[in-house]
Order: sequence, then C-alpha cells, then structure tokens
Amino acid sequence: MERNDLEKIRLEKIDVMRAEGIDPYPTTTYLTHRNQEAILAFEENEKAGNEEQVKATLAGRIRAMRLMGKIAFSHIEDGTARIQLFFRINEIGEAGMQILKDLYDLGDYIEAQGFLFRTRTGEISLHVQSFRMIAKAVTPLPAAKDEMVDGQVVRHATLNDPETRYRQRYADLAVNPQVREIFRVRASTVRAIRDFLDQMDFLEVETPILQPIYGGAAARPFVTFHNQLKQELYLRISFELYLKRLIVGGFDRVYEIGRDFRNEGVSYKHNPEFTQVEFYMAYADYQKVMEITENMVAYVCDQVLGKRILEFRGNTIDVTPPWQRLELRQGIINTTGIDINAYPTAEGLEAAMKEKGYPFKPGSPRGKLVDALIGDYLEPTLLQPTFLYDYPRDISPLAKSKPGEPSTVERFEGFVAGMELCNAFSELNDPLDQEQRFLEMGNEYESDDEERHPMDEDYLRAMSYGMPPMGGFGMGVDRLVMLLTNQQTIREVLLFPHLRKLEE
RNA sequence: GGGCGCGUAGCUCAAUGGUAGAGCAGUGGCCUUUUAAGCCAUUGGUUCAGGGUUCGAGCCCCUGCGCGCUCACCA
Repeated sequence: MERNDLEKIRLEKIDVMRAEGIDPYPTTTYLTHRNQEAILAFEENEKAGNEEQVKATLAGRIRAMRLMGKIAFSHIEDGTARIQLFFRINEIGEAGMQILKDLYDLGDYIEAQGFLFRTRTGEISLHVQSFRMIAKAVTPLPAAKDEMVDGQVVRHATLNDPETRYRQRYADLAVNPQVREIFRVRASTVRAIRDFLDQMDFLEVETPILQPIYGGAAARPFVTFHNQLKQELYLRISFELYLKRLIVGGFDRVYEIGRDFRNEGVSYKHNPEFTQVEFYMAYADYQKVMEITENMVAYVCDQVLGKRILEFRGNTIDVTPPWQRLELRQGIINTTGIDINAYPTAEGLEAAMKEKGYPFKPGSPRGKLVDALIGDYLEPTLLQPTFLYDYPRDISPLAKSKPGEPSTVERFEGFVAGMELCNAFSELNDPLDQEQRFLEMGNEYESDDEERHPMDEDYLRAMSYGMPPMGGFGMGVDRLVMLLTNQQTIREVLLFPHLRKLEE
C-alpha cells in the first residue's frame, strides 16, 4: 500500500529494530496490572503507609512523549486509564535513552517495568527500569499533541472530519475518548434492557434473519439469494411474526434484541440496519405494555446514567413514570385542528388537509395521511415522554381493534424529544380478522408494490391453532442510545455506520 | 432522488483570479534528573478527480466522486 513520508520514517525504524534483533511485534506481554489497577494499588499502598514500593509491569499505547536529555516523560494509555512513565538515564542507560529517542513514536505500544511513585507535581507515575516495544505503529494516529492539565486530557487538535471518523472508526475511537464512552453507554443500555426483561421472566430468543417472507412492518426489504436452495430470501424488517409464533408455542413471554434491515433512505434517525428490541407478553394488553415501557426506560436510565433527567438538543427531559398519555385523535386536533374521526375516508381527509393548507401526497391511503399529520405536526411537539394511543386500523394490520370502534386499534407509540422511540399494540389474535387485514393491505398498497404487506399463510396457520391475547412492543435501541448520550445523529451511536463505497 | 454547503500538508485550519501558508505532528539541534503546549532550525502539497475559461485558477464555469445539512422517502 502507499505510504506517506511519516510512515516511511517509521518503516525505517522497524528495519533498524529488526537489524538489531528487536522484534517489533512480540507475541507475549508480561503486564502485572492494567493501568487503572496499578493506580489503585499505588494509592492503597500509600494510604496504608507502606515503605515498600509497588512494582509493576504496564503496557499501553504511547500518547505523549517528552524527551528532556537525560530524563523523559511519556503518557501511555490502555483500556482502563492513562498513566505517566518516567525514564531516567540512571536506570535505562544511555543506550536505552537512545533507543527511546530513535525508535519510539506516538501510537506505539510499549511495555514498561518499574515501580510506582509520585512526581514532584504529584502525578502517579511508573519509574521505568526496563521497557520494550510490543507493537510498532506504522501510521501516526490522527491527533496532535495531548497533555494532562489538572488530571484532564487536553487535546489541541483531534480527528474531527465526520467522514474519516466513520470510515476509520478505529482511529476515531483511538483518539477520541468521548466516542468510546458512547459505546460503553450503548453496551450498558442493552444490558439494562436485557436485565429488565429477564427479571420479568421473559425468555430471550433468536429468530431468523433470513426469511422467505418478510413482514411485521411496512418497509422495503433487502433481497438476497440462497445458491443451493435456489431461493430468494429477505433480510428481516422486524421480528414480530416469528416471536408471536413462539407465543402460540407456549412461551408466554419472549423477547429478542437484534438487527433489522430496511432498504430505505438514511437520515439522522434512520440507518439501513438498526438494533431493535421486541417483546411479546401473553395475557397483557397495550395498557399494560405502556406501564412496562415507561418502567423499562426509567430502569435503563437509572442503570446507565444513574438519573432520570436527560439533556437532549437543549431540552431537559424527565423519563420518570407515568408518562403523558395522549389520544392520537386528540393530539392531531390539538396541533392541526383536524378531527380525523370526522373524515373516515382518504378522500375526505385529503380535502380537509387541502383546505387547511397541509401538504400531502395525493392518492395516499387514509392511514398515510394520518401518518403525515403525526410526523409533520404532532411528533415534533412531543418533547417530554408521551404515549400517543389509538391508531387508525388501516395502518396497523397486526393490531387488535378497539372494542366498539372497528376503525381504531389498540396501538400506541412512545415519543421522546420529538422522536418516535417505540411502537406497541394489543396484538391481533383473531385468524379470520388477520387474514382479512392481509388482504386489505394487499389491495391498499397495490400501487406501491414493494411496500405491500405480503400474505403469510404460515403465520395465519400458527394463529389458527389459538393465540392468547397479548401485548407486543418494539423499540429502536439506537434511538434510545441517542437520547441517553445526547447525540444528534444515529451514525454517532453506530460503530460502523453505512457510508457509500469509495471508488478505488 | 432534489436543494444548499463543504473537500487545501499526517491532524486542525488559513490563503482579492497573481510565487500555496500557520499551529500541532515529523526531522535535526539545545536541554545533567520530576514535566513541555519549551527554545532554535527545518522537511513536508497531484489544493478530491477530470475537463473548460483566462496571460495566469485552490479561488470562476461544467462533469464526476465523497461527506454534511435539508427536503422527499420512511409504522
């Protein structure tokens, strides 16, 4: 591969090392402590008043180097902490000092053996007695100078260009500790969701990602092909239909945390693949699921942040239950003045929207028009956690109708900070009604072939065996992590967000 | 897919159409013992790519590529 001048200098250093019999990439590291452990061990020893020094062999990446003639200071960093190394010619010798000067660069991994002490400025450091290269870096990290001021890392320039940060996430993570922190929060979030559901006796399961029939949402799928079976397969757009089959099978409470794939546009809140948690709970309805939802999000905040107040886009958001409950119809009346119940047909609603000057796509099904009113006018106003409930039947083919209101279903969506976070309903368990819904959806979206909800005969068969009443729930984990970390785009909470391929 | 903006040294950024610069990083030197964002010197460029206008283009025009914002799309 092509190397720039900085890299060529380092490659020459590798040649020198090999010529001198030094392996720049040895296999074994003999560290006795991770950096954080060493710092704690020193502090404990100091507190106990022991005369005896704490000996340690540490390892990490060189993030700063200050050569001062006969002494030198360096900061190294491992996954736990940054610690200072102190080199003195008395211990490492003139040859050692020369090697340090000639062969070591920022970004290299070093192993250093010595004893812990405090410098005159009070910083816990390792007084190095011997050291060696454990991995030479050829490419310099994309960061300029670092220093410690009052225990804080101060960086004078760092990798900032979003394209480079996403394409070379490894470099981004290596130089931007706040980016690493986002993904620690992400891991804690997933763990907290799992803990919460496990504590409620939900069973975690895994269902197919490659599916012969996709379903459970209205989205365009990715299509792939199994060569040996000579069969088209779809990457799942939701877990829903498989998880509900498991309820039929006798697992009363199931959940899955995994990846969904939707072949649609990208935006600050959409990525072609995203992480979803779905759960299904027999003998529960959507009211019960609302309670579980608000408790779950509050639990996650407690576990991950230790508080229930979030800052997001300058808004202060309190996720403490109970969340506001707002009937969808009323919410739309409040923000647009249109009572959707007064317009049972698409044509009627379209006329009403036209009269009020709201934009719409002519010829849309009624549900799409309602969706447009929600997305454009209602959703942005829902800053504090809000459950919007009771949706039109025709955009909810898997949800159960409200008793006595055939055109409305028991469905809610949770909104936080003006962003849709989750979607849930009392699940439709009447196989005859379900078959009818599939047929209606087929007709409704006939013009829009790719987004049509395909008939799933096997799912209907499962339901025909008898499906208990249940509540179901789905939440975008990426969006929750955005909220918890105050990130404005989904790309910041994805380790490797999708970018267009570069021409080579 | 549309609109707007951006793309200059390893990183962060400058540069009226008139010799492409700075800071940091790098390289060389100074520095005899607890800090340094140190001091002195110095290297480094296909200005995203390809065309065009012009005596002369990083800058103006066209095309392409990539990224960002935004609209569309999006349960």
